Parts: sequence; C-alpha cells; structure tokens
Amino acid sequence: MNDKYDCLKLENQLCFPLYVASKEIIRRYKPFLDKLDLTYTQYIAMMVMWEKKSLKVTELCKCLFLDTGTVSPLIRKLKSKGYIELSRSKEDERIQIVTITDKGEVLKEEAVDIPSKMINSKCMNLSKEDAENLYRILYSIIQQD
Amino acid sequence: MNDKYDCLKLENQLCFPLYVASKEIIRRYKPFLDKLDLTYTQYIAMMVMWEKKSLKVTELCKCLFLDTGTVSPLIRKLKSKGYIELSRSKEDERIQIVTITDKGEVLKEEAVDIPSKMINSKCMNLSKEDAENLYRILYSIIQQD
DNA sequence: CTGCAATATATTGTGTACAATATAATTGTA
DNA sequence: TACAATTATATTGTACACAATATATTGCAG
Repeated sequence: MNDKYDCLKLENQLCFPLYVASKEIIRRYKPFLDKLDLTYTQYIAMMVMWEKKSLKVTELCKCLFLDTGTVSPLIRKLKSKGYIELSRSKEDERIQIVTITDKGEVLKEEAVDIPSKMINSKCMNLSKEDAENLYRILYSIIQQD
Repeated sequence: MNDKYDCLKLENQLCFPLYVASKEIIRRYKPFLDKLDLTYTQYIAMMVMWEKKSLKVTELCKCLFLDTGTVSPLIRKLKSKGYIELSRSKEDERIQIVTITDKGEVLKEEAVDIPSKMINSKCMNLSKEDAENLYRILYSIIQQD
C-alpha cells in the first residue's frame, strides 16, 4: 500500500506537526498572557527588552527572527502601552533605539510567574530528555542555512 | 549568575525556537510553493483534499487544526482557483461538502516532487534519529490536553 | 565633493490565525 | 409540537507575518 503520493500525506510531514505544535503552545500561553494584556509576540519582545534594556530596532528584529513589517507596529503597540520608549541615535539619525521604561520593568514582576505556571499546568508535559532533545533539534533547524 | 528572572530569558524558552523553526520551515517551502501559486496553508489543505477527495468543512478544520475563521476564506480561495468544489449535504442543509476537482488532481502531479526537493535542498537537514524524535515529541505536544 | 550603493526603518498589500459573534438548520425534550 | 440547546458554518475584529516598495541617512568610490 505504498505509492508515490505517500510523501504528500499530511501524516508523513514533519513541517505540519511543527506548525501545529507552535500554534498550540502559543494558544496555551494565552490565558496567562491575557492577564497581563500581552499577546505572545509582545511577550517575547518584552523578554528581549527585560534582558537587554536598550537596543536598536534592527537588533530587536534579529533577536526575534521577525522583519520590520512585523516589528514596527509591535513597537508602536508596546510604546502606546508605556513599556518602551523610542529615541534616535546621535551618531546615525536613521537608527531608532528602543529602551525599556520603569513601567516595563514593573511588568517583568508580573510576568515572572508565567514560565512556572506553564510548567505546572502541564502545558508542555515533556520528559527532561525530550525537552532537551527538542530544544537542540529546533535550534539546529533554525541555524541551518 | 543565576537569578529568578532567568526563566524569562528568550534563550531559556522552548516555545520560542518552536515558533521560529515553524516559521522558518514554512519560509523554506515558499520557493517551491510559489511555482504552484500556493501558500503553505493552501498546500496543507490540498494535502488533505488529495488524500480524502471529499469531506465536510468541519472535518477539514479538524484535520488542519484550524478554525472556521481561517478555513472559510481558505476554501473560498481554493474554489476560486478551481481546485475544489462546494456542495450542500442532502441530509443536513447546514453541512458543506468540499470535493476535489480534476484540476485539483492535476495539481497533485505538480506537487509530488516538493517533498523530495525539500529534502535534497537540505531545508531540514536532520539525522534519521532526530527527525523521528522530533516527529514523536511534536505529536505528543499536540495530543496533550 | 558628488553621486550611488548600502543601511535603517516604515508602509502597503496579501494571507493567515483565532476569539467572539451571528445565523441558520437540526435535535432533543418538556 | 413548540422551543431551547446544539451544531455547522460564516463574518467581524484584532494581531500577526512577510514580501515588496518607499524614504531617508550614511558611507564610499571616483
């Protein structure tokens, strides 16, 4: 029962469960992020801000693997919420610097429980070994090119 | 150098590489799908159609792990391209039946090379073991709830 | 020092995603 | 048998995601 079209079956794809699992995990974050009035994309952007405090828009794009068409409105949104500020670089007028605000730092305190809540609610209930393997394999895919 | 905010670092997330790898793989499909004038979502929908030939809209949603808000316009699009047809169920007037057309079957012939091209172009260059582990782990995430 | 390539960012257009809501048909039930 | 609950699908609203294009600034080659 093996024919040349088997390769086009959904169950034989690796890309498909990757795509579904990604959306599924983001969906499972939603209840926790809703409490902070953050979307998933805004959440990962804030993770970068919490760690870096201040960086160029291009650097933020690179950290998030997102292009300016996505990041530009994202920055507008986070600025309107008061979590970040924008300023122009003195040396190069083209460059925008994104900087976290005090309000953004306060948000960090509210967010710090999310990762443990995700684990406790069994949102991604993997063995230590599977989690480590998944992490390694995913980064090996991302870094290929 | 271990503090309570480490859990909020992007590099310590499992969700983030999952989200990035998913988008990355879809991006790598793009050159191949562009030749057929298909988006990734349209491609996986056609995979279901090639296999099932005919099914209810609800079933298509379930196969793809997508809701009607996504699938409704997707069906309109594939219908406008002539790959599928729509009809109402006789027994239950609410139910729409999606059926593949001859043109849709022809498209299958053009698509059948895509999976091997993806492998040959090293778009997801994993060892057999890593690929199998990834597949298993991803489905274990999807099926949790 | 001038024009042109490169860089940084923003905008536009198309296509998802999904929650929430709406609507119509069907089913179960008092 | 009316009618409430359920089911199937569509629509609306918000937020990505990215390719393509536009614009402004900078750097560099001649």
